[in-house]
Amino acid sequence: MTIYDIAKTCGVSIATVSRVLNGSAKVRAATRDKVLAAMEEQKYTPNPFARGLGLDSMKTVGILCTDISDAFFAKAVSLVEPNLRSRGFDVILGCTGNDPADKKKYLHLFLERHVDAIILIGSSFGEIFDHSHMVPATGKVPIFIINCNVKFPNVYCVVCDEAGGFCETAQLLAKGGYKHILYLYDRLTYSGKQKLKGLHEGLKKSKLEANPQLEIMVERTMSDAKNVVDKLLAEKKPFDAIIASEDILAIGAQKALVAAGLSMPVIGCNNSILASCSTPALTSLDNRLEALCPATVNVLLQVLEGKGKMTPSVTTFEPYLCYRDSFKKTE
Amino acid sequence: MTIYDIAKTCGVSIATVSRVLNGSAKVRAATRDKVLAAMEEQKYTPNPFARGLGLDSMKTVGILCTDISDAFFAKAVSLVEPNLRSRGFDVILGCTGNDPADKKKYLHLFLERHVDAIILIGSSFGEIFDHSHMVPATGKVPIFIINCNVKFPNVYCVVCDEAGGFCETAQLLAKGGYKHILYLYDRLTYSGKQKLKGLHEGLKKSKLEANPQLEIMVERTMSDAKNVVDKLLAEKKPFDAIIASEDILAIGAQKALVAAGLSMPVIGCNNSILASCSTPALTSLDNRLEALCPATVNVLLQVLEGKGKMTPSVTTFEPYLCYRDSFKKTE
DNA sequence: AAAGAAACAGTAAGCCCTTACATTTTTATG
DNA sequence: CATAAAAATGTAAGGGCTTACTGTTTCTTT
Repeated sequence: MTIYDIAKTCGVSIATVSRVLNGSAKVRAATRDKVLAAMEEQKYTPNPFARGLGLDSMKTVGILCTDISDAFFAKAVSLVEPNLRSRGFDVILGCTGNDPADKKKYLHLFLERHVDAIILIGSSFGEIFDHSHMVPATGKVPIFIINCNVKFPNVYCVVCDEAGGFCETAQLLAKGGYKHILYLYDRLTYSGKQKLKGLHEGLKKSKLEANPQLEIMVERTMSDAKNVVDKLLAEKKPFDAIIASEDILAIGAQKALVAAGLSMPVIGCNNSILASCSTPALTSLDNRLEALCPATVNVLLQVLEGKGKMTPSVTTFEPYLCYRDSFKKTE
Repeated sequence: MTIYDIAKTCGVSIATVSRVLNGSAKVRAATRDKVLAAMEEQKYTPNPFARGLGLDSMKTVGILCTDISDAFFAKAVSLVEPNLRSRGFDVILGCTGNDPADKKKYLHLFLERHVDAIILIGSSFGEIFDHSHMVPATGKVPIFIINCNVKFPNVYCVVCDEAGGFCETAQLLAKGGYKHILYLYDRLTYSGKQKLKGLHEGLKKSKLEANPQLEIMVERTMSDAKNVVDKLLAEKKPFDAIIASEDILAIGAQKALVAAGLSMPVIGCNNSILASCSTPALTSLDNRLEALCPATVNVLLQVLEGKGKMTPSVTTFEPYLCYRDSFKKTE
């Protein structure tokens, strides 16, 4: 079942069939209909490999994340995949884990596969660009990063102003009378740095001092966050509110508080499904994946359309605090 | 940068280069090394499209799930993707949503793309096979289903004995003196039916009557589960324990109980990350994705290896109850 | 109705690789 | 060493599609 069969049954040449397949040139309406009908009837579908050979594109985009079982990445992928699919693109997924070498390896695999574009989810992929030798000859394939801001040729970024969000959140807490904010974070990626910067800014604006003893790096697991807070409580370290760079860390902190019979404002970040599941329901800074993801797809389509004529860009969205029980709106 | 370039710099024919590329035939060690070195040096990678054209395979497997933002599917994908990747396969992901027509469409897309195999995650894909006209000419491409049991040519199933798990769980509750078990479930897919069957069996073995009024179908959301339980409580429907077909439903139920100041055993299913996040931490029936997923990949590799010589099979694992605070182990 | 322009359709040359078959080189055997 | 057998390599024919270029219709225009 090839283009030749269709051509034969229609009494036209394969070039004509190819043209109606691609809409690449004018074909008389009557001819086109005849061809289309034949395709329909014979259930013809073009061989993607042959197509790819000719066009050097198979309408595929590669998506990379560190761990799809993490709610943040899963949500992002769930927002991107159907969107791209509806535009006729297939999505190849890669879960790299945290090793930069693996990230590089996956990137190479995607390039070898001649994907049309690559989407990186999460700011940990920013690392790849820190050392340019890590980045393969990426000239041909545009790269789109969700939630990270790097300057690199042919790289397009879509981010959320997390610094601003953390700044405001800190001020909110300060306004509520909380002066000793415990900050739990997992990694100092681009995003991580932004959050910390925002926090400091917020404290400063509220005439509070940042306390390095209350800025603690933990593993991105509930249990580690809980253990750390358990220990702080045991040590009677004084803090009266908690912010975390991730919902899962905030939830761990909550567990520690509950276990200790304590209660204080806890605010997470990412507003993942975990936030609403936890008890008390977690107030969380929403980094607008619902906006970032479609925006990324739009930029991607434009770039692919314009065949790289676009200049690298950064698109920014504003986060918002999604209030739940763990920190109620005051007004 | 093609096979011709390598051939030329090595003074051999493209056939030889191709052979070392594929290990498909004997090549003198010296020649092979020379070719390999040239490839290395010139950073040659074969064009996957041309390769696909010749071999009709691009080492790709398609994975379908209804919603990757759901913890269950996300976990499954996170267990399958790196495994397949390490075997040299790329993974194309499809999130179909619940519409059977969309599932069929995705299946067709995968087939058009000539994937080497297709993995379906979750028993809702069993529906596709209910009406054989839904299933495309699937002769060539083997299909693997995680967590669903259907009999169909060229379909291989890897499942968890959820009926058994629910049976034992019901008996456990009965033994604990709980006689009115509320069962929340989302859909009566294959898996859903197994769970219900197991529940009934467990009740019967415990000399308890199943009560249809306490078997309630809800949406697969926390809020709907909560609302339903809220209403039941308001109506004073008598029940003294809760089992849910999904962690997220169990968590919704817990929320309702907490809100009403009540406490009773709550048991979820899937043992997703949500279970440990919820407060009280949710006891959950673990359906062994950690075992199912690697097993699926193994069967897949065998089938692809044997080029379809394997007969359709069902691989079964036993679930276990992961105890947490919402229902403590009694002994 | 003739001639030139514009629209459409066909021919054939790739795209890069795999592999059956033919040829040459190497090894083994008497 | 000659020669048959085995091993290594080369030749060339696809695999199914796109597209530049050429050839053929059809439509305008006067």
